[in-house]
Amino acid sequence: MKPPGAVRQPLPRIFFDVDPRRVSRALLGKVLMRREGKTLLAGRIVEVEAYLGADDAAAHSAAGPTARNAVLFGPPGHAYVYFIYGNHFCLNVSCLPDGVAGGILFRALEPLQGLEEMAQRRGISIKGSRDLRSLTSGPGRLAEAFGITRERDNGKDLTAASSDLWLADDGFRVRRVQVTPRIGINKAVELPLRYIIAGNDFVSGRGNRQ
DNA sequence: ATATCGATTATCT
DNA sequence: GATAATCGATATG
Repeated sequence: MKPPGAVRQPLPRIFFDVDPRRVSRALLGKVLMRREGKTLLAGRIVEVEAYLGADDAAAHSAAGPTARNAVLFGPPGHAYVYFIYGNHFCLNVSCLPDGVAGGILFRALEPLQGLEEMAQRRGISIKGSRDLRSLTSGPGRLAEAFGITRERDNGKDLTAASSDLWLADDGFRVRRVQVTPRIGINKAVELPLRYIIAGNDFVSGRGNRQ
């Protein structure tokens, strides 16, 4: 694991300029970072879902470009943030070249740094491992813990050195990737496009123990 | 332990 | 007017 300073370097745009399925695998084990003044938030990516541009009825881009999903059709490496169920924000990163839709939904993180700040924003106190899990296990939860909103972050270039929200490689290597159908959708239910770090306790849902 | 349900609003039909 | 890439609370075994 590199020292904290080394993860200031964001993953480059070319990292995201390929098929979402490939980017999904590559993103597992990487770190989502947020800078807020002198506070640094960090969480290891343990669960993501790929949303394809074409041939994927579950993707927000399925019916063509709109004001809401415009980022998915734009250049790779940008944040697509949407508001859902009148309650929650969810974070995605755009993939594939400009003009081609595709994205990845961040579904769960393992909190690494800034846990107190995350707990404060989540409105919980962290005593046991159960509380730790509820910090960032789930797309709405991790967005809240990282203070992600549509107004603040939608369209943000996550590969820019000046960005307060970015993705980094701290040297962690994933042992085994597990692929399953996606969660919480009603269309294209069977497609195996959910990627998790096998055995990781911070994967959302009923756990991932072996 | 699992199951069901209400919250609450931007977006699209 | 219906729906949604969710969450947390409540009910029940």
